[in-house]
Amino acid sequence: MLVSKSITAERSLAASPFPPNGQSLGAFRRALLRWYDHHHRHLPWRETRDPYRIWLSEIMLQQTRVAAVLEHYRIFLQRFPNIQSLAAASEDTVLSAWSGLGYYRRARMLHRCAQRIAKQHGGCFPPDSKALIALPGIGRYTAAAIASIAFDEPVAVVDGNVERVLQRLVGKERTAIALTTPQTWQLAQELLATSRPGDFNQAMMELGATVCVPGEPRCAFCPVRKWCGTIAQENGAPSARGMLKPPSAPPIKKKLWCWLSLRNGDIRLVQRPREASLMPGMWELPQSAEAPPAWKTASHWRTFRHSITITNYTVHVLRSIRADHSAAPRGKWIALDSVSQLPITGLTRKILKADGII
DNA sequence: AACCCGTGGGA
DNA sequence: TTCCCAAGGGT
Repeated sequence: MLVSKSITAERSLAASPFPPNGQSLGAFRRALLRWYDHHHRHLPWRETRDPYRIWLSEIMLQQTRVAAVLEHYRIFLQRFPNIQSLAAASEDTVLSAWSGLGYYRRARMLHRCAQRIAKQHGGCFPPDSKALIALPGIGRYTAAAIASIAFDEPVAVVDGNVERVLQRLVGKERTAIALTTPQTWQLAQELLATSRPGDFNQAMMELGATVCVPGEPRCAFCPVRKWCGTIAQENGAPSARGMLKPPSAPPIKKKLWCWLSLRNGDIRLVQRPREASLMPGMWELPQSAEAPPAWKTASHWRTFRHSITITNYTVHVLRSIRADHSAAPRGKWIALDSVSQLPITGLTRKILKADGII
């Protein structure tokens, strides 16, 4: 989520009534819903009203792109088809299904949430946003999303997409320093089509994801451009429509060497410290920040690029019987059969997949 | 309130 | 290649 800067947002959202010039709010809702009905992407979580599946998609989609979620979503549901199976699973198993998605605390909270629902709610999701927000990993956005999509509760969502769409509709300030203020939520709630709250919320997000995108919006395809304050005031000058962004920190570049050691159907893995802030308790290949002696000739297998938060790694994987593995940190020999049940880091998963091990 | 948490893909 | 991230939540 973007950084909050309430003064700016209050001014920009409160000063201008919507819709402008006495246009019909109902017409705005109809135009957006009609566009959504015809142009929305067909995604697995839009083919169901099952709150379990809606919930899972919302958690996976937090700060994560649709493309990255699709495969994990399918496999996760295969392994944990309902709230009971998820609640009964071990945390390690749940994390193993989450491997590669990042933000692993989401998976731990997802698991805890499932156990809470199984124990305290008879295995059924509480069907309103007030109760949902009390559950682990469910904040205001996610509670409103589940309640509106799965239970038709007329409550609006505000995520990064909605934030941007509202900003442009109101058309006062262009800033990416913005914004989840009470005024934003209030405006979203005023716009909400209470007849179809789930579809309306998804339509706002879909508009932000596919048309009213960051950078250069595709205004020619926008179903609500005649309600848009930005396109009106800018007189169609495309370059001025972009959102300003706060400066980002320059990436840190690091090199890493890790050992792919195989022996009799076992692989050597190391568990990260339980108290680590980054990916605590997860398993990975033995690694070193220092180049082992003569690694190029001895055992170099492949080089990977991998980024974690703001650090870009160049990873040299050593994989050879002749490799000198004595320089590697000690690990534990794990049966290859059981690796799929183990919570492994995204980098380790990527390397093992490249080798066909998993 | 500001900061932290992962990743792969598109421009 | 480099830069931008993407359907937030917890602390």
